[in-house]
Amino acid sequence: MTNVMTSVPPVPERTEKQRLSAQDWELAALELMAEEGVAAVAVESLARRLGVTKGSFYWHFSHRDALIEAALRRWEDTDTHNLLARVESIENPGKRLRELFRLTSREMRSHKIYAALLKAADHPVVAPVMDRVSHERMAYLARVFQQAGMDHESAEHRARLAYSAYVGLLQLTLQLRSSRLSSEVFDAYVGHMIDTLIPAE
Amino acid sequence: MTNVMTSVPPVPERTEKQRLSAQDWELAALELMAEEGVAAVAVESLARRLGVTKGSFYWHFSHRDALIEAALRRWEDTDTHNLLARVESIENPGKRLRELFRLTSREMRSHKIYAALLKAADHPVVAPVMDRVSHERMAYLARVFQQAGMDHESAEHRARLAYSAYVGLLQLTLQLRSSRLSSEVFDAYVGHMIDTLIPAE
DNA sequence: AGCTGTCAATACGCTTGCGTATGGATAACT
DNA sequence: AGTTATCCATACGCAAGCGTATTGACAGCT
Repeated sequence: MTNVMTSVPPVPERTEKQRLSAQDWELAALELMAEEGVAAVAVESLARRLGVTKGSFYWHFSHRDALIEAALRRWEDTDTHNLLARVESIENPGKRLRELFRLTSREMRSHKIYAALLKAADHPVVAPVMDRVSHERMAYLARVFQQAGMDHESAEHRARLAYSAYVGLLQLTLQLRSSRLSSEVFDAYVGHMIDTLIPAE
Repeated sequence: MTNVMTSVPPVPERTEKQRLSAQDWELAALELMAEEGVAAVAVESLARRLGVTKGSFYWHFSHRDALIEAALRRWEDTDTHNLLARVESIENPGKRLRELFRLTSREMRSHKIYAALLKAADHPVVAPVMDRVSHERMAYLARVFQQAGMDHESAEHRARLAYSAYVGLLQLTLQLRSSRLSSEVFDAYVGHMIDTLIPAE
């Protein structure tokens, strides 16, 4: 068969204004969530943001929660795994933890979404996602702490403590406007945290 | 003067149904906030809860935010000082911190309100209260850490770390339903936290 | 007994947000 | 070129929530 159909993709011209896909809505929802929280993800305001009306939305999704759910699925799939993949190669558990902490203290984008979800953890669609993500992350931390030489129970507790410190710092810096630190102080704090929570080699 | 007026207070009979004062509204608002968050403090639903209509509310308060503000003022006045007063007598800084952590890990009531306020930290009335309270508490912690022998900078960092751990644990246990611990594990965790964050005597 | 101040009920208007119904427009296929 | 599938606009109904206006009920004082 001379398969002409699959030769050149249509190239939809992307002239700034095109019809939307479900994915466009999901990405826009995540963006809005990061900036203004889950509550701000309203179909009519989102539609305005995208230059359409809600007639469009209800073609792609049956109701608001379906959008939230799809957006969160997307976030959950890409987010955690991305981060962990970047430290997987480090053999020494202590070094891996240190690097993980340092990396985490940077890229704010993902954390804004996490913080927004935390605020909306009573939402029935959000709750299970947060449960899964938080537990996975703490379990991972616990494993590495154990690899770094701690006994099982201590590693579990230390993982919880470290993760609490992460969540707490997130709240303090993102929620409380006045608690924002200069980058020097912030780096020094991260250093202190690492020294306090990660066993010396 | 034979001061009859101040002799016996009227004793308003409190037969379950009485007219309401502003204070009644404030206490009810705090209660609702603790249970269902700041967003749930709506005048009409609160009124239903109190067995009146909003005609009553708008006599006592000019608008919703005035109630929030009054309720928070009440909370701020009583809350922090209550806790600190109970450990003030302990001379040894390390012991004082340990006792403070242990006490804090109990009385959930006040923490539910703190968590609810954290979720609503973008609210213009809530934000300054949270800023004040959080800073006061961290400053207090920093002072005590310094008294316990740490240098100024380390004490600041450690205070932030400890407070982050507090806030984070609050989120994990109150927001994430599945992260709730049995009381034995919880106590063990608090012990681990104390050992990790408070310098040995 | 009557007046006045205090607290509350009712009715209304306004806004935001969800979801439905229906018709119009455009791209894609045949 | 015509048909079909896709995507979107418009108009509507409904509920929750804020705030206003008006009237009513009752207590305390004179």
